[in-house]
Formats: sequence, C-alpha cells, structure tokens
Amino acid sequence: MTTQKQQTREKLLGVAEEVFAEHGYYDTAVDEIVEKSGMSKGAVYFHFPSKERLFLAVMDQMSKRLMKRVEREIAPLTDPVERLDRAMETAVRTLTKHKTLAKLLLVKGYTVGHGFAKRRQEIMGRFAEMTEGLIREAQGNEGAVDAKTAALAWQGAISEVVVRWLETGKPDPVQEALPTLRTMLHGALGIAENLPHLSGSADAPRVPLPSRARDKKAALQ
Amino acid sequence: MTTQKQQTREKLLGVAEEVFAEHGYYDTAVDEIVEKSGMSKGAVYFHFPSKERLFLAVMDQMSKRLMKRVEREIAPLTDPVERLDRAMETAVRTLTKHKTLAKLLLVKGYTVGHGFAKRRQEIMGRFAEMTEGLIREAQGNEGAVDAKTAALAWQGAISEVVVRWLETGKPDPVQEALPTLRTMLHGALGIAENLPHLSGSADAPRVPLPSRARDKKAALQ
DNA sequence: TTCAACCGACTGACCAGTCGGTTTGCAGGG
DNA sequence: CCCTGCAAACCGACTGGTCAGTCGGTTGAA
Repeated sequence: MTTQKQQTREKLLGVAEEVFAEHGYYDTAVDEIVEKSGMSKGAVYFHFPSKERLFLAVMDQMSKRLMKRVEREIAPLTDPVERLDRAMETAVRTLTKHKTLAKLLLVKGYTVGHGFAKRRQEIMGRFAEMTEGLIREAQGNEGAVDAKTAALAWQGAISEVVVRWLETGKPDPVQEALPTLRTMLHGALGIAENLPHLSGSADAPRVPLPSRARDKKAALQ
Repeated sequence: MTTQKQQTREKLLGVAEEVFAEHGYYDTAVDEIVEKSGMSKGAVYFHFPSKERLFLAVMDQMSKRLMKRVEREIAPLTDPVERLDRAMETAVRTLTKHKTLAKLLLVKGYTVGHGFAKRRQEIMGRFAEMTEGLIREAQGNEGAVDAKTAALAWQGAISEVVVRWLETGKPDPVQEALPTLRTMLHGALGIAENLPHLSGSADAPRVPLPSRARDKKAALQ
C-alpha cells in the first residue's frame, strides 16, 4: 500500500518531469513545480535536498523505466537480430510516445551543464552497454566492427533522428524512419538483409511494426 | 585592415567561446567574460545586445568555421565515396582538436534550453543538408536508404562518439574509432567496402589517415 | 568639438534554500 | 473509545546572494 508520503513524492517527481522537460533545468523555478503540484516549497525540500537532486531523481527514474521497457520487450525473443530490431523499435516508439522522456534524455539542451554531464554520461553508458551486448549477439563472433563504438554510434543515430522529430515534427509519423534505420544498422553491422520478418527496402516506407499488442495509453512502465 | 572595434569584438567572441564551452551558458557570468577579456561590461553590451545574443554569435561563428573547413577539405576530391570519407574524417578531427567547438556544438548539456534549441536545430540542419548531398552522391541514384534520415543518423553517430571521447577520453586517440565508423557508414549505405584507398576492416584499428598535410596547430579556419 | 568606443558602479529582479510554525497520523495510556 | 503527546509531513513568508543589464561618465581619435 502506497503511503501518503510516497504519493506526494511521486506527485512531485511527475510534475517535475513535465516542467523540466518543458523549460529545461535552469528555466524552471522550483516555485513552478510547487504551484503545479499543489504542494508547498517545504514539501519539495522535505523530499529532496535540492533542486539539482530533484532533477537527477527525475532523470534516473525515467531512464530506468525506458531500460526496463526495452528489456521486457526483447525478453521473449531469441533470434539475436530480432532482439536488436525490437530494442531499436521499442526505444524509438517509447521516446516518441513520451516526449518528456525524449526531451530530458536526448535534447541535452533541455538539461544542463556542469556536474550533470557526468550523470548523463552514466545513464547513456548503461544504455550503451545493453546495446553493445545486443550488437555482439547479432554480429556473431566475428563482427566487422567494434561493438562498443558501434553501440555508441547507434545510440547517437537514434537520438538525432528522434530529436529532429521532436523539433520539427518530421518524419510524421516517426515510424517512417524505422525501416531506414534498420537497414542502416544491419548494413553497418554486416548483417544480411534477407530476413523473413521484414522486407527491408526503405524507399517505400510503410509502417513496419504491427507486431506487439498495442498498450494504447499505457503510462511508461 | 582590422579596426580596433573589430579586434575588441573578436577578443570578446574568443573569450566567450572558451568560457561558455567550459561552464555552459547558464553557469557563465558575463562578468567572467569581462574579466578574462580585460574589457569592461560596457564593452560587451556595446558589441552585443544581450548575453544570449553573444552566445548565439559564438555558436554561429564556430559552426560556420567547421562547415567551411569540411568544404575546403573535400573540394579537391572527385570520387563521391572519398568525399564522404574525408568529410567524416575532417569533422571528427576538427571537433577533436577544438574541444570548445565540440562541447558547444555537441554536448548540448553545455548549452541551454528554450530558444536555443531552435538555433541548434538550424545549425545541425545545415550540416545535415551537406551530409545529405554527400550521401546521395556516394550512394548513386538508387540508394537503399533515405538520404535525409541517413544524414541525420550519421551526424548523431559521430556526435555521440565524439562526446564519449570528450567525457571519458576514450578511445585514445579518437582516430581509432574512425575505421569502425567508416565501415559502418559504408555498410549502412550499401557501399562496397573494397575501395583501394583503405583496407576497411576495423578490428585492427590503425590510424588510417595520413592524407593531407597536417597544419599542426592551425587555428580552426 | 564631437562622437564612437569603452568604463564600471549600481540596481532591480529573480529564486534557491531556510525556518518557525501548523497539521496530521498514530502509539500507548487511561 | 477518547485523550495526550510527539514526531513526521507539510506550509509559505522571508532572506541572502547572484547577475543581467543600465547609465552617467571618460577617453581618444578625427
């Protein structure tokens, strides 16, 4: 049973997520979070020792959710290439559905400078490790490419595409970019493109992922 | 002949670049730029209407320089694939040599939120257009992949690799990542890897770019 | 003499964090 | 079941520091 205390904490985290994602760290006044949450400044500083720590708590929560989500999606799959594909698809889809997540995680401009860079680095590092594992699996034992660099590069590629979408709305829907991304990734890793579960060519981008039951408006996680 | 006025303006821009890159926009006080430049606050506000505009001027200047540099490097080349490779190499090398440039352009955390996102988007857009052209050339007329998305993805990949290097110092030297990046890019675009001018395989990353006369400590531009 | 260029002390707004105070939940004694 | 006491949770007016931007003043070149 969730205590009153937990509820308050979560309310604050939720509102903070929204507000930080909208204005960025520096352009967010703690008082704004206070107002929108219906709580008081005292409550904020009872639960979090500082604005910075509140922000970091938000980041941590969100990145953990995204990671868990991806892991959950690929868990039932065994084919390494499918796992890689599904991971990419889930990441794009989730980031896309939860703009606040995308803004805070990817549009670094929405975040900040200084000590935060280190934290961001840690978070991205965790994702990179996961991706690296997936890539290694998918490549087989003699890949043409260094998995660590590939993982990073790949993360960057996805990030940039999502950011472009965030800022310009294109492509609409983002899913249109997926076949291209997939083709590129496979090519980049030297994976043959003749897989049964998709018809790879990206020039006539058709939504390629009816897969999975859609959890319509499920909150992230 | 450069007037006194111009000199002051450039001094301010130069110092601003340094300081902004080190602390980020918000953690930089105009007074710090004033001190380090030996000028006065009045001078700053004589040349730039606001802190924000000063920052944007810095961004513009740097991105233009990087772009010109890349254009200059690929100008003498005709083979499209070589042009693409050289562009990538130049970008990585330049970003790597000029950390302030990389920090401001790539580590968005060092920059800011709000109206800046738009400007960043414009700047990245310009690069993307150039990259897109190069990719189109290199692919020939029937590429397997959407050039716009590919350009973006590619930019993201490079960015992330450079950022990792900025923050962790790995790989050391960054150039070690280049063969992998190149292999990935070629694969991603469906370009055959049997080019004469490099031996592609990335597992024994050897510095692959003796090319071009090295302009040892040349200032960017 | 004029004015563009520069100087730097000052101000006004903003805002993170504090702190004395109030409310609420609850343990245990009657 | 009520009362009492106590601490955890919450409140919000206030403070202290920071800093972007201003403005009246100075300088030096033409």
